Amino acid sequence: VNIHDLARHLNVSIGTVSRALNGRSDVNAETRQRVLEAAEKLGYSPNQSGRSLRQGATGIIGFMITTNRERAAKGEAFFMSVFEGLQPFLAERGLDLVVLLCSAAQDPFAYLRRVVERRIADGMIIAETQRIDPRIDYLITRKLPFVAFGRSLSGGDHPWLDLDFEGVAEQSIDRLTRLGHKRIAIATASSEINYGYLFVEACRAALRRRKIALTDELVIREPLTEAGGSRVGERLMEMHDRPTAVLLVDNKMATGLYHNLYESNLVPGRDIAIIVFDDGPQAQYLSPALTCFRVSLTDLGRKLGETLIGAIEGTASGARPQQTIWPMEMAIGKSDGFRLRGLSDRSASRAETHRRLKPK
Amino acid sequence: VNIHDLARHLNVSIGTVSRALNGRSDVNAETRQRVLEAAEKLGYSPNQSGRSLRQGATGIIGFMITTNRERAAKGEAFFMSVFEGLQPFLAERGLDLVVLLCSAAQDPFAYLRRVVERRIADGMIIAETQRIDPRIDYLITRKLPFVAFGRSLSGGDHPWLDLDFEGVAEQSIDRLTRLGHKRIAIATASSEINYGYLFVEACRAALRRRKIALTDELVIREPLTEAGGSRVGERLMEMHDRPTAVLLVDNKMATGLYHNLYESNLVPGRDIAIIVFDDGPQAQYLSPALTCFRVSLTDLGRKLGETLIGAIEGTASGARPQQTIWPMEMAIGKSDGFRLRGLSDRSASRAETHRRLKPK
DNA sequence: TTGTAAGCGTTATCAA
DNA sequence: TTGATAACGCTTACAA
Repeated sequence: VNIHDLARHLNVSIGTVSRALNGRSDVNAETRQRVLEAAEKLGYSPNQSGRSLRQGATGIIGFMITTNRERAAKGEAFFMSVFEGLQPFLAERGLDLVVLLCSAAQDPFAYLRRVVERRIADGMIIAETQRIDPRIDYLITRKLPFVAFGRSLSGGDHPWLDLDFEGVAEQSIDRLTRLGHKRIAIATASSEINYGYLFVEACRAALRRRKIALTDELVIREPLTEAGGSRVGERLMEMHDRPTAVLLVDNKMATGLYHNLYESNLVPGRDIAIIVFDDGPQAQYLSPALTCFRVSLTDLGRKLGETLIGAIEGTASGARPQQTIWPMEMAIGKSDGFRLRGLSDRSASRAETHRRLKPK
Repeated sequence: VNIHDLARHLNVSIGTVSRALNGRSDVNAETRQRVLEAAEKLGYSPNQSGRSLRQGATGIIGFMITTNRERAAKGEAFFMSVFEGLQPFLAERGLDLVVLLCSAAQDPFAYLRRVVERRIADGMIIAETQRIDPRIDYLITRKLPFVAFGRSLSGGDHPWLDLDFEGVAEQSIDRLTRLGHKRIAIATASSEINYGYLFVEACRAALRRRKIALTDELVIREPLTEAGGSRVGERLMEMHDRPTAVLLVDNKMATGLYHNLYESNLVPGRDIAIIVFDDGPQAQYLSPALTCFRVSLTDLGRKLGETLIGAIEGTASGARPQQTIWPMEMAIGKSDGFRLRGLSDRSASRAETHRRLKPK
């Protein structure tokens, strides 16, 4: 049932039907009522393709993420929370959110290009930005409004939103150095995902401010997965002068690291301090609970929406694109809260904690 | 740049351009070459709205999931893995996969109806099927090809794919009863999601075959989250005759349950046997490792695609819809492998663990 | 092998 | 306040 059927059924023209349904003012109140009722009764609903063709816009916002576990920054739980904030925000503005998944086997750039060329979406949000990300330059030249979730060396004056790596690094390093730690390892992504670099650099800067050098040996690159975290544990064990603290860029790593430490009869939060960049559903259920950084992902999703709307409207008005650093709040757990003193104290506390745990 | 621009640039008609680009045979090889090159040079790519309008099909497959954490079927990367198998399969057939997210605040039925009425997708996959799911009846009456991921009481002769709850229940109960367990609790979803019911009923049947009754007390309904798992632990502690084993329908619950048990000085796999229905990224990193059921989610995703293609083609040919039970394979960990012996042994061990109950 | 033109379902312009 | 009609960009039947 299309608009012609409905118009014929009502003995009015398709123009009137269209106007009535789109809430235009120049239509008789009674006529509108009749149209609305008939549309409901016949189950009429405008065809999106016809509408998009005529209006030159689809009303769709695409959110591109990759399903690649190895490289993927976040699991679906993370994005679900972001969408939970983003989707209602867009819906209020008559925009539909669709998630566009690029599988591991595909080239993300080719995937995006296809989406853009077919004009499937009026705006895009891209996640998992790479250090050099051709998608950004492409979107700029194509003049398609977009927001990059994550900074990048590509582009420049485009809209983006990113987490506060500098703030997190500063707070983490501050806390650890106050507790006496000097030898601090950083576990980051093995892929080219940009925030892996950002976080390491932010930590390096925070350490330098305290006259501590971050040597290459202390930067551990592994996949952001449980398995990667386990490898981090192995690599810590291999070091001749084992770090007393480690910062993880992803919470999933913590699960693997904890496992590996317990296997080696080390207790997180006693024998080695652990702070994690991001929160995760299991963070508070690990023993000891993780010290990590919290963020309201639904608020963040909403902000992504606001930034995109700004980009869409700004394309006309020429306003400056929004570039936002999203703050994160430290949630103190038990994975890092011990003070390094002398070696004697440390081995004593180690002996004590060995009583419990690890049935295996 | 549209097809007219390209045709004018080449001094051919738009019909010829269209034919050349769509690989029709009735076009001169040399002309085709020129068209292809010019399209590349001018960056022409057909507009999807125009194409969809003309062809009456969008080439889009929608996968509807809800962002509701409470009900959300799976953890971290469950759907991502499914998409990883599904997306390339559809891409081979020229179909694009888009994920349609229904937020917790929206009515899933209204959301789906909007998508269907606007003819955004040529086919749908719906997840998180409810016991009574109006979406299924709606899709049937609308004659839109679809696959339900999860059985339902609604519909009937429609295509679906579901996990093998009966097989998992049978294997789990078989294993636990062989180890001497008789008092076995089942922790399932607190929501109306269908598989919560299916799993409980399958367990009930498996127990009945062994002359064991599943009383209401032993069926624990909690959210399928870490927090829900923790609540399961609390409720187990409250029981006067505590079960010696528990089956969890979701792996995220295990994290919370482990946490809670350790808080109560109980050790999973020693004081209480735990088997989990599904696998999760952290399953093998919990201590002790979870006994759970594995499944290739990418293969499952591919099968969803095959079922949908069957539905799309079958609409014409009238073939019977595919209904598949997807087998799962037990991965034996250390969370369940202890043998209950005599009552004396059992009460001895119980007395030992009863020393400290429920701190909090 | 190519060009012409109809029509997919809308919305928007303009005249009535 | 309404109706007629012209696009929007594409594919395809039919004519050349």
